[in-house]
Amino acid sequence: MIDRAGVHGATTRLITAEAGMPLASFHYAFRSRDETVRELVGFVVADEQRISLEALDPTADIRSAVRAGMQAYFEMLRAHPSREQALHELVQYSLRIPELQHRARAQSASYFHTARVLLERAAENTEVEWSLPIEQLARILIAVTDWLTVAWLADRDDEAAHTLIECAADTIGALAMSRRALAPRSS
Amino acid sequence: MIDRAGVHGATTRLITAEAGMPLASFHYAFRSRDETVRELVGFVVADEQRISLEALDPTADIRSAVRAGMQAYFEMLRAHPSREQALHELVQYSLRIPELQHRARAQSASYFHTARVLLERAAENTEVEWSLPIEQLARILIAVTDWLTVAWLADRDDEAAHTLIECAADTIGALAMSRRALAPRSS
DNA sequence: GTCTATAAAGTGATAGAC
DNA sequence: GTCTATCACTTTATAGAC
Repeated sequence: MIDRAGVHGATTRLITAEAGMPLASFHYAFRSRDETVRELVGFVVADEQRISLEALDPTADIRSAVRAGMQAYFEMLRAHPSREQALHELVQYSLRIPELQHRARAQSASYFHTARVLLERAAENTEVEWSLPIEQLARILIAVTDWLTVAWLADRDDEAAHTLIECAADTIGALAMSRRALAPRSS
Repeated sequence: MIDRAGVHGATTRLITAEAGMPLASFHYAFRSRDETVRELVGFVVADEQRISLEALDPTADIRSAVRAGMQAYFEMLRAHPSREQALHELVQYSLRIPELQHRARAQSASYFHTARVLLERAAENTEVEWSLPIEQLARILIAVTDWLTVAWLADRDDEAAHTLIECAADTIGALAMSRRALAPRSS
């Protein structure tokens, strides 16, 4: 709904019309439009976190793991572009509403957590260590993924998106060092 | 104006009231609100490009150049946070209006051009070559800068922002190779 | 519980006096 | 040219019949 009409285009009339309900049903089911949008922000942000974590693929080397994680995300983006666009709008909407600003922060923190977990698991499974603090790499990964979204929503250029994914995988992969060289496994 | 009230909060009444004008003056000066917002998108995006290019500091090594460029941008962001927030809103607004989508693409292209020029000039002045295509590095730089904006607007965490800048400078600096080692200057 | 009808408030835009 | 007053429309929300 919001994904098609946008946050400001999702009027009570449009919502109820689309649901085949009379207008008054909205205010029977919900207290007010504003409050409903506020609650929706929290719900969508929480759901986004769940989806991101399920996309983890910690089976291959670092470069492949990063690429696989980003490609899984990108496939989701291509499948539901308006959903991601709506999420960005909701986050931006939150920044304008003081009592919702913590939602926007939670969204950032959620991305950070996801990126960190992906990098940690990938490093565990492939016996490497990072040459920079993992928090820094997680921030880069988040940044690239977010920009991937923004840029692709603007130009819908699949090739540029894949190039960006390869580039991010290269860059992050280049910062992983084999752990064996540093501290061989006991046994 | 839009920076304080947002794209949808900038009503003709608010605009004219803030300017101390009667409501009708708006429609004497401008054809319509919609058209004015459309023109504003183009103006702000163009201005953003100008500011970004002026922030270039191609005097030091790659790492310092990237850091200086990003820090200059970050100072601008701290000085005019609502301006950047408004720009993001305008771009997002453009994505919803079919005849404005080229503005959003132009915005992406503008960032790309700026990042590319910064990296090219930095490489020229410091006698290095890139171990990855410069276009890829430019995309990473854009992504990190955009995320710097989004994240800082959400949490206003200066320290995290500086950490991200250092990280980006490290990462990109690590991908620059001295040109002397490859092809010593003639003479 | 469900819907029609309407209120109350806000919007962009204009007519028309000065 | 400038401004007051108002139109035409849209929005959220509710009163009140069924």
